[in-house]
Amino acid sequence: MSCLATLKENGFKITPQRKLIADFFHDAESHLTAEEIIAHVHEKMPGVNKSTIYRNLDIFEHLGCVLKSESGDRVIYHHTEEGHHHHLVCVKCGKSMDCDEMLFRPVEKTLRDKYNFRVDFKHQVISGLCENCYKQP
Amino acid sequence: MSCLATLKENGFKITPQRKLIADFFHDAESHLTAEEIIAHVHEKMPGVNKSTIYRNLDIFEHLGCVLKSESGDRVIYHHTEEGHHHHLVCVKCGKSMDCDEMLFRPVEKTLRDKYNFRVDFKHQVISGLCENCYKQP
DNA sequence: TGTATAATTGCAACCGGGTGCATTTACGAT
DNA sequence: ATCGTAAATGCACCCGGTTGCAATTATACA
Repeated sequence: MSCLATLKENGFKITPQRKLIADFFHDAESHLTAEEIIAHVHEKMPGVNKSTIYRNLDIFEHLGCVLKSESGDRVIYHHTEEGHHHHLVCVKCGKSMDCDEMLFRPVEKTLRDKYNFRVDFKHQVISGLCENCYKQP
Repeated sequence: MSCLATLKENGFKITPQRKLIADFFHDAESHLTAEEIIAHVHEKMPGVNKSTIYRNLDIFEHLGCVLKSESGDRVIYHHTEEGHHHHLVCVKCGKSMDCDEMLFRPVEKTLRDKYNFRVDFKHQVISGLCENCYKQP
């Protein structure tokens, strides 16, 4: 369902700023960084305040339209229609690829069984080395 | 080996600010947050600038005396002599416990085999629910 | 012990992200 | 079409962490 429809359903108003953000997520093939979103909005509508953008990203997140993942200094936003998965980001070349959401199931099980600790790993951003960068020292 | 000795060996100067930080790590039983370190230094020597502290934490990290782990907004510093392990932090009560460093081995193997992606999970800070908080809704 | 000098500190400013509050705006009722 | 009002925006400022630069200080050497 469209992000804008979800906003309306939940009693939020449709503003031009929100339209810009929602459209950008619908057009995006993959995840977006806060920087990219702010740049896009400013391009189409200069003068929009960053706090407006961050507040609306939070709203979209709470409505379940968008997912926010963070790892260290990386923050990534996702349109939820993309499905669930983790992100492998190469620390050398910056290339990013998606990976199966089941990846951490064995770890979750170990933590539950051995440590009585419950974790649900979702949209993890994992930093490492891709094949090319690993080969080339 | 002492952090101060390591500093000296690598051509760094021994300053009172560095002594305070190093001593605090030696006395600490477990990991420390930036907040705790800054508070301790200010208590013993008011007026020390935060940038001095952050810069020195970076130096200790690069010299291998201290390890920095982050996950989202949590940042944790460790004296390396403590040994290696991950941290389970309860999002409800804030309680923190250590867990075995082998935890992510199966994930590392999967990433290497299926995705040709190399990761070395070290000192991860894992947010979840401890037993008590899980039982009490 | 005194001095030269490179490293270190403190400062002030910056960065991404977040918040309280006054002004503006979307939109349901009329 | 107008209006009233609650919600959204822009603004100004806060926060933890980082950086460039001028002033200070630890240390090697005389």
